[in-house]
Parts: sequence; structure tokens; C-alpha cells
Amino acid sequence: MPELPEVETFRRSIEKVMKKKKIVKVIAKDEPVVFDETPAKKFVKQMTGATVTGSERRGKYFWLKLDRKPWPIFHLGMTGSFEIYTAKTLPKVKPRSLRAEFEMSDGTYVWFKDPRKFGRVRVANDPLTEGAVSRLGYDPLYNFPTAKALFEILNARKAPIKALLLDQSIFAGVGNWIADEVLFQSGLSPFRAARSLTMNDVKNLRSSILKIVKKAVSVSADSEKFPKSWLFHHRWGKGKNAMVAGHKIQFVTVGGRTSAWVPELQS
DNA sequence: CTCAGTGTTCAGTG
DNA sequence: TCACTGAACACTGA
Repeated sequence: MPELPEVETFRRSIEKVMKKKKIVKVIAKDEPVVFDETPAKKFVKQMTGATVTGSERRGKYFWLKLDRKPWPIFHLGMTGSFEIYTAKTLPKVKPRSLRAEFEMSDGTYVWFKDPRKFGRVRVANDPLTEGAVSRLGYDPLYNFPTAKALFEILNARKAPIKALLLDQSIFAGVGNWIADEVLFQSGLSPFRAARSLTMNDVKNLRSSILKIVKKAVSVSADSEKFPKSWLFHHRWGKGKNAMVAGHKIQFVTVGGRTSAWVPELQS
């Protein structure tokens, strides 16, 4: 699930229950793949006893701000998610996919689950200037470039636009479904070489990204509340006769990922 | 049994 | 060095 809108939605709900509370207990599964930089045991020591003062997100990464360093950074990979419980609602049996549990001073529990283990838990003293977060490009909700600046960037690249939309060092937070939705709504083929886009194309592309991301965030990434006209609702029945707006959806591989698009409406 | 998947990183190539 | 491509990673469900 997690592209920018999903991650932002998790961040908001986590902040709501953790802010101004102390982390009284942490359980982190000894899982070197998930805790790939800081061992789970060390992570537990670093987090226990700290008070959460806020949170922040860039692209698909988000982190908690604590009253002391370092701060924890989360990436949800393909299948990561968070769940919030009280002592009463906390499941007795911990699922296999549970990677970390935070118990707060008011009795709230926060679970980080990730069955597929592509998610990562790391720490940093200053997330914006360290590691993967520092290498991110423009985040649609923070520092999106003007159409002119974007045109300059894309004009210098010959890769297909679909591949560049997925490039986190340009479009931080855009993932596979957002990229396809953006191309659908701006009428562009995923195969178009970035340098072939006109200024008008880039303007459409840019406004589509902003519109789609903001809309998805405004409905808390609840896809049932996405506008009916979006490709999103029709792309998952892959292989069958998936249709949108009376046209057949085609599935192809571009930029190493499956792309859903409508040749009759996108060029 | 095989394959694809809402992601990122790394090796190989030009 | 850089831009680009394809494979690998780990696991589940169709």
C-alpha cells in the first residue's frame, strides 16, 4: 500500500497517539533484514524512555522526533503498515509479521508490521541530511518545482517518463500506482522519452501529480474515496478485460514495473 | 508449482 | 562518472 499518501496517513495517525507521550517499552524482533543498520537490541535501548515531540515525512520515509537523539526512521517497503491498540484491544497473539511494538505512557500500543520485510527501521540524528532521506528529490507536499524547472530536468533525460516518475531522487513519494494515474490523467504514454515532453506536457504532468497526491491525502489514502474517474479503480483486475472510460486498459512493463495504461487516451 | 507484486539497491553496460 | 536497465531481495497469495 505505501506510496506518499499512505505513508502520510500513517504518519498522522501515529503522531496523534504518540505525541507528548513517553515510550515506556519497545519490543523489536531480532531481524537484521529489517533493522539493517542498527541492530534491534540497540534500537530498543535508544527508543526506551524517550518522549515523542512530533513527526515528519519526506517521500515514502517518515520519522518520529524525540526529546533526545537519535530518532527512528521508517520505510514501509511494499507491505508495511502500522496498527494502533489500547491494552484492551491489543491482540493476545502477536502476528508473524510484527517487527516492532511501542508501548506508550498512556497505555497506547503501536505496531509496525511488514510481512514481506522490504520495510526498514533505521535511526538518525538529523534525518533530512543523512542516508536515503537526504538523497530524495522533490516531495509534492513540501518543495515541488515549477513547471519550468521540471521541464529542464526532464528535458535532459531520455529514459521513459514512467521510469523517471518512479525515480525517488526526482519525484519523492511517487510509486507505481500514482505514476500510472498521473500519466493517465495527463494523457501521456508511459513510453514517452522524458526529453520529448513539451512544456505543455510538463505542465499537465506537474498539475496531475499535485492533484492526485493532495486528493489521496485528503481522503486519508482511502481508495474507496478516490474519484470514480481514476484509473486506480480499474487497474487491479489485470489480465481480464479491464476497462476505463469505455476503453481497454493495457498492461506493459516499463521502467522495470508493470504499467497500466490506455493507448487510446495516452500518447 | 510458478509467478507477480503499491519498493529500493546494486551490478553490469555503454 | 553518469544514465540507464535488469536482477535480487523476502514472502504471500492467486
